[in-house]
Amino acid sequence: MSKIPKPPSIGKNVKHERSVQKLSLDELSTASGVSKAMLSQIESGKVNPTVATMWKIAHGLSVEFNVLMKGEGKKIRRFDINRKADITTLDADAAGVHISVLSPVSMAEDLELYLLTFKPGATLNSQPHYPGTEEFLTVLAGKVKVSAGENETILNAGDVLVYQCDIEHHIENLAATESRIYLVVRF
Amino acid sequence: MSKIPKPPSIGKNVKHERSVQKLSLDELSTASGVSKAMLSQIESGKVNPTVATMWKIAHGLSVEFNVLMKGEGKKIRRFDINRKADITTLDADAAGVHISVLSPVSMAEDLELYLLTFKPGATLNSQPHYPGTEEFLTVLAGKVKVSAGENETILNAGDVLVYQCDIEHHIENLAATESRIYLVVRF
DNA sequence: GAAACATTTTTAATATATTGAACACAGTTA
DNA sequence: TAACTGTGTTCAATATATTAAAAATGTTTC
Repeated sequence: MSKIPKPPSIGKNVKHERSVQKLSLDELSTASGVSKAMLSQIESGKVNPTVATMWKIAHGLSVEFNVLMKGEGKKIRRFDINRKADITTLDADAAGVHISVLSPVSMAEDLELYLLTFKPGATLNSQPHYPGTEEFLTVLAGKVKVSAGENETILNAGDVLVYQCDIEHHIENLAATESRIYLVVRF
Repeated sequence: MSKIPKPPSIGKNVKHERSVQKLSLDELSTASGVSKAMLSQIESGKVNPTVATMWKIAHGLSVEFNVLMKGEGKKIRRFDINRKADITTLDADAAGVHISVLSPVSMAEDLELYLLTFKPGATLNSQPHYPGTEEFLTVLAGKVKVSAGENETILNAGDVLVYQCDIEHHIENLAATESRIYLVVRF
């Protein structure tokens, strides 16, 4: 009924990571707590390892679990141009805030790019995003006050702020001129 | 030697996803190809499932594999400020290109942010990055020519380009003035 | 109430993931 | 040559993940 989705070859990934870090099977075995016999069989693709063991291996390699689960990946080499005229823009409910959604629709699902323009005194109130979401905020011009939960700070042009935004957060323009912000949201 | 990293409770995640989609064990069993007995034991945390079975379950639930691997997650809510004065800057070998590394060191490993400034006529040649790497390029000001492999395009202020950079790529400033580029690199 | 059904849990048997030890294969060193 | 490393691979034994079928637990219907 359903076509086979995609079987990942975790063995290749483990072997690659291990060779990059120049570790022997013995070393990785002691570092991860998985027998070197297992490691050998996993790398040669003779077994379907348990998530628990893969977890231990990922820890032993000190890499994210997902790294070892990489599928074949996209073959096509993308080169997508998104012209200024085609970029969707919108004005926040609170007047004085202009938002450009830079991310093309075809883009990766877990990353979004925005360019924000604040008129003097303008404020943007954002509802909590999905849990685990992080925002990377760069002030290109002006001066703004950012608050998320109990945290709050004032940023000038050139400053960068990283914060989790799975909580209500606010951005307020303190400059007498327009403030511009580059915003990267990762889910 | 090494402190326990974090054991994820995948059972909870599977049960949650299944209840959200209002599926019975039988339905998910036929949809995923995993016996309902397995599903029951996985949800009650009595077994350490194989990655292969978890993969099938993820497909049956039509969710990303990672979704079912959600650990307890980071408790601490980050709010890291990186002041302009603290941001590391460097000049490329080719004169006329100034690079600001916006990403704080404490930042996620799979994401990097750069702010590039090109003097008139300046060019930046980049060696291939790690396979699968993608760059999200936003032209803040000026006019540049970007080429990656056989692809090439000219971008003006406000344009956005998404391309894979696991290949040699070049950025050249065509404007008579300085060009500024915001660059997001994801691994 | 019980009969009929849907859903989840447990049971017993099988398949296989995991392990420690033995093995094979290099590259030193003497 | 042999002895001694370090490397990765197979071997038999054990632990356990996985399954089909049965038992248990609701949930509806008459």
